[in-house]
This record gives sequence, structure tokens and C-alpha cells, in this order.
Amino acid sequence: MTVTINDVAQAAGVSKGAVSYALNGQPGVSDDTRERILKVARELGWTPNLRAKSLSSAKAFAVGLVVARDPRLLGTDPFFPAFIAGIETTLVEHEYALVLTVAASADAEEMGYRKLAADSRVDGVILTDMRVDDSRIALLKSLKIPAVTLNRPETSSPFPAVCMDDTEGIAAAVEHLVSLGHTRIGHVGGPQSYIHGRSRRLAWQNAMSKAGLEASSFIEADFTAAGGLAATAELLRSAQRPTAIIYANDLMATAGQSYAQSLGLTVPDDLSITGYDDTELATYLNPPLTTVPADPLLWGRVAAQQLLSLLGGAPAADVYLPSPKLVVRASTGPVPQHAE
Amino acid sequence: MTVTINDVAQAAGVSKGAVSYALNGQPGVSDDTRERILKVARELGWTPNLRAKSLSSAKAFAVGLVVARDPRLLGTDPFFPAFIAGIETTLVEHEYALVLTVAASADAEEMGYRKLAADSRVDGVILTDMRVDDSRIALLKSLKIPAVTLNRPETSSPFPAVCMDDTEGIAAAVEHLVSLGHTRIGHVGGPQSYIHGRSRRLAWQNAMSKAGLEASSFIEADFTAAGGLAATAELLRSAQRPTAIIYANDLMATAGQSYAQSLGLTVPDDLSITGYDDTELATYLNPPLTTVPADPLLWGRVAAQQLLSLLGGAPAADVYLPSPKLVVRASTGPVPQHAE
DNA sequence: AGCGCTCTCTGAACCGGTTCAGTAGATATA
DNA sequence: TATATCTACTGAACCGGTTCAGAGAGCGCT
Repeated sequence: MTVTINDVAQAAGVSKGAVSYALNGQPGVSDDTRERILKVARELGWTPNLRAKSLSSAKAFAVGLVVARDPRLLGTDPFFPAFIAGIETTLVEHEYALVLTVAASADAEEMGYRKLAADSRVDGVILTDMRVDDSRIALLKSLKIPAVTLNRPETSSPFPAVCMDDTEGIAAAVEHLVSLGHTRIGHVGGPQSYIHGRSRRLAWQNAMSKAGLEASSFIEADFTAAGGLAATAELLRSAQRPTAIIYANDLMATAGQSYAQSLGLTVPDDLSITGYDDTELATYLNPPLTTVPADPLLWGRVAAQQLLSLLGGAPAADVYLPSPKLVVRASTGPVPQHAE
Repeated sequence: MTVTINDVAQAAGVSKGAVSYALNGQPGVSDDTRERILKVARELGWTPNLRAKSLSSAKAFAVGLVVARDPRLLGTDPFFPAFIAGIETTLVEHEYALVLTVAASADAEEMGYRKLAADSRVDGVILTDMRVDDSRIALLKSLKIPAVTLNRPETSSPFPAVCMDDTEGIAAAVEHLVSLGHTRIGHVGGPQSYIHGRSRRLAWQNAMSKAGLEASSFIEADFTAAGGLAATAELLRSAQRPTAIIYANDLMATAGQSYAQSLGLTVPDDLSITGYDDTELATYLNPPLTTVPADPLLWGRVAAQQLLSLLGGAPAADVYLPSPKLVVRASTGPVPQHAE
């Protein structure tokens, strides 16, 4: 049926071992013999059997990604598909595959990693959505699975991180709004249990105090449209209603913008709005959204590269990606006169 | 190190073969011996080595999904993440894994399937985004990979399909608009090379002629926000400007709605709009979007079930999922007076 | 010539399961 | 009692690679 290394050995008149050495570019065969073996293998149309390779070399030639999200909300996050696509661009070049697991709960997430480990499905994993005190680090350490994290967790981690600073973009958003005369700039953040939820809030806080402003209007939301709406409603109800809101992602910003408009407010005349992610839709909203582009494609590509080089035995060193720059569109404008 | 079937055999005082039979619930060992072997295996903490199983049983215990999309646009489609989550809910129950491939081009897509086949990474695949004359069917047939398709392709296909009728929802949208007095109802469709792009257009056409209306305002777009905007602009420029537009997905509808609003039109007073997908954001737009919920989670779950039972040797039979029903929100309203 | 060394290659073990042919013993059949 | 049948199990081959110990051949050096 399919041609095996045995067939090649027989056809070339050498032993299995010699064929293995020749095909893997290892020493142990002369150049002449190597050429001959390769030629025979080519003629016979031999292709390596990944399963056999996996068994004997104890490698899976695959990396894993466990996505812990409410499945119903997973579709709302534009980050993952693009991130996965980025991972793939690297993997295909190295004949690796991506094994994807979706987990609905924290338990399921842990089980996901445990299954990947127990079945040796993967040689390493990429950790996204790092949490402030992330139990996965200890888990993976105990499971002895190499990993790469997106951004460096606060917990001490033995795994290399691929870092993309999101504070600069948020700070730029604050500065941009301040330059437009805003002083009451609110922030609708993501869950503060996530390091990116927290770092964006801190970035907003720091930029605010740097500008001599009080960072008082903060609402912790959950990155969903529903959460964005609720947080916006709360901010707009408050006595010192903000004239601008910085959202931790585009989805919440869009929901907030729509909500504000439904109240009769005009964006940006009555309320300025910024997002984070720069989803495709952001450009096509009315008004188009001022936002900070995440670059999930690049992030995925580099994270996968990082993981593969870690698997190849390279020392674990963090990689820093360029900080994304604020993209100014029409959802931000001068502070309203009456609010001065 | 890890405990193998050999260790169990030795500890139980039987042969490897007996252990294998016992662990797999196969005949060939007495109940007493089986019990004893299972007990020993449990005590020793034996877990099957998937790689060895894969090699000897020639199965991968994984299914594949090749997503062919421009990676940069992948994030805009809320379908995939939820669909994948649905697949996962089935797979975890059966100890199967999902191998995901992202392909940017048609060539890459074919390569994706070929690689999965050559490496025997998967035991079967799920085909989404069926095209009118879909080359993947012949490809998979030649590669001898079992498959399940989303909806039945027009090409004759040996693979079972999981069908979810989208025509009913579109027809309902037309009827809904007709009942509101609209007569000029346009359609912004997806690429007509996709069967779901085409079937939605046909559903619109049929419903229109059923209502005695002319289905003349059709623009073929590409499911992206940019495409939705361009198509909307074209429709609104036309002499017989439609008073309502049915979009083939929410993303285009949202972009269209924003564009219309940016022209100073009011939705739905000047223009009614419907989408397709019922993304989370649809509820939180201003106005909230009338749309047809796709149920990617269910679709994924059933497709995976279908594939697994196919792999288990069940005969290939199509499955029909309930047709999604139109969800009416505030983006549709009575036809404008002056347009009567 | 004798020794050691390197280079090339072989044969077999090994990874951890599955599966099949064969056998011993118990049971049924005539 | 002799024979056929069945059950329960063993031993070995097998899946398709990797890897290691060791055998010869060829070479240089003293």
C-alpha cells in the first residue's frame, strides 16, 4: 500500500537504519549512499509516517491552544480567529499542526490541558488571556508542557513571553482626549482578573494623573457588548458624567456608542469614544471608531515561532513586539462647550 | 517512567495481549481475569498512549477543519469561533481532538487537506462554506478522507450533510418587510460562489416574486464590512432606491446601517435593515438589528456528531436542523410615507 | 606488520500498543 | 472413551519509524 522506510531500504539495498540516517540528514552514511537512498525514496514516493515518527521520537509535531471562553461569546471576540491564523502561518512552515480546545469553564480549561498532556497530543502550548494569578503556569509546569505566554504574567513564570505593550496605546488615547480639552475621561475596562484588563486600566490611570486629572470614572466590565452597554449606562448616569470614555475593546465601545446615540447623544459632539482592537467594523461605524489596533496576526505568528524555538531547545527569552499606535477616527472630538 | 501495558501485564501475571483485550472490552479474557487486569491497571495508574494506539490502530483520534479565509478578515466572522466551540462539545465527549488549519488561498486550502491526509493527522474533516462547484469533494474523495458538509452541495457528494435551511429566515424577512408596506426591498448578498450566498439570494428572489414584487435590487458583496458599505452605497445611489435592504450577514448590515446613518438617513424611518447571524452586537446597535439567528454552536455540535458516527461506520445520512426564525428588532419599520 | 582510529553500515532493540495464529484445558457430543 | 468444540490465554508479528552497539573496511602512524 503506502511505501515505508522498509521498502526504500530494500529497493536501495541497505538497512532500515541507513535509510533513516539518510532521510534525516544525520551522519552515518556516505554521501554516495545518501544520494542513492534519497533518489530511491523519491522514486518510490515515500512520505514519512507521522504516527510512527511520533511514537518513536516521542514528539507530537503539534502545538496546542486552549481557549477558555463562554462558547456563546467566543464569536464576539475578533482576536482569536486572527490570532489562530497567525499561529498557523508559522506552523505550516514547520510541518506542525494546531490542536485547538475550547473550554467553557475553568474546570474544563484545566481538563483541556490535562488531556493534551495525557495524550501527548502536543509538544507545547500557547497561553492567551493571562490572568493576574494564573494557575495555568503551575499546572503546565507540573505537566511538564513547554509553553509561551502572551505578555509576561505577574506571577513568576518559567515560560518565555511574547509581549505587546498595550499601555502606550491607552496612554495615547488619554493624551489625545486631553489635547481635545477633555478632563472627565472615563474608562470601561475588561475584567481586572486579566492582566490586559488590568494593564489598560493602570495605563489610563497613570496617563490621567500625568495630565493632572482624576481617574475616578472606572467601571469594570467583561469585554462583551452587553457589559459595555451596562457600564456606559452607569457612567452616563453619574453626577460627574464623563465627556469621553476609553473602552478596553471595540465591542464594548461599539455597544456604548450605540447606547449613547440611542439616548440622543451625538458622538463625538456630546461624548467622545475610543476602543481597542481596531476590528474591521470599527472603520465602518457611524462615526468610525478611534481605537488602538491590536495585531493578533503578528502576535500569533511570533508566539508560534517562539514556542517552536523553545521546543527546539533555544533558551527561553521574552520577545517584545512594537506597541500599537492610536488610530484617530471620528468618534473623538473636542470637549462639549457646556461641559468645560 | 510512564506505566505501559507491559507493566500492567507483568503485574497482573498475564500477557500483553490479554491486557489489551481486557482494557478494550473485547472478548478473549474471562470476567475474573478482566476484573483483575482492570484493577491492576487502575492501581498502577495506567493511561493509554495515544501515539502507540494511533500507530497500531491506524487512527488519529482527531478530526480536521480547514478554514479558508483571508486571515485578516477571519476575525470579522463570528461564525467560526462558535462553530468550533460546538464541534468541541462533541469531540471532548469522545476523546477526539480538533486539528485546525487556516488557509489564506485556494492553493493553501488544498495543501491543508493534502497535509492532513499525508500525515494522517485526522480521521475525517468537516467542510464549511460550501461552494457551488466545490472542488474539495473530489479532492477528499481522492484522498479517501471521510467528511461531513455543512448543507448539501449542489455537486453530487458522497458525504453526509448537516443542513440548516437559511431560506426560511430570509423569506420571513421579506414577508416581514412586505407587511410593513415595503415594495422596494434590496438584497446585499454574499459571494454567489458560496451556496449560502446563493441560497439566500434565491430565497429573497422567491419571496419577492411570491409577494408580486420585483427582485431587481441585488448587489453581490463579500460578507465584509467594507463590502457591505460599498453595496449599500450603490443601492442608495440607484434611481429606484430601496426602502429596505436585506443583508446576507450582520457585519454587512451593520456597516450598511452606519453608512446610511452617516448620510443623514434614519433607520428604520428612512431605511429598514435586516441582517443574518444574530451576533451579540446586533442587539446592542442603534437601532438594534432585525436579523436571523444562525446557530453555529448547534451546527458544530451536530456536524461533529455526524462525522464521528460516520467514522464509526454508520451509513451516511443527512441531518436536518431546525430553520432559524427571524428576530424582529428596531432596525425595521413601516415604509416611509413619501416613498409609498 | 601491528595497532588504533575513523567511517560506513548492519542488525536488533525499542516506542506502546493491536491482532492473529496457535495451544492447553475444559466442556459438550456421539 | 474418543472426538469435536469452545473458552481463555500466550507468544509473536506488526504498525513504521529511531537509535544504539558493534562489525568490517580502510587509513595513517610507528
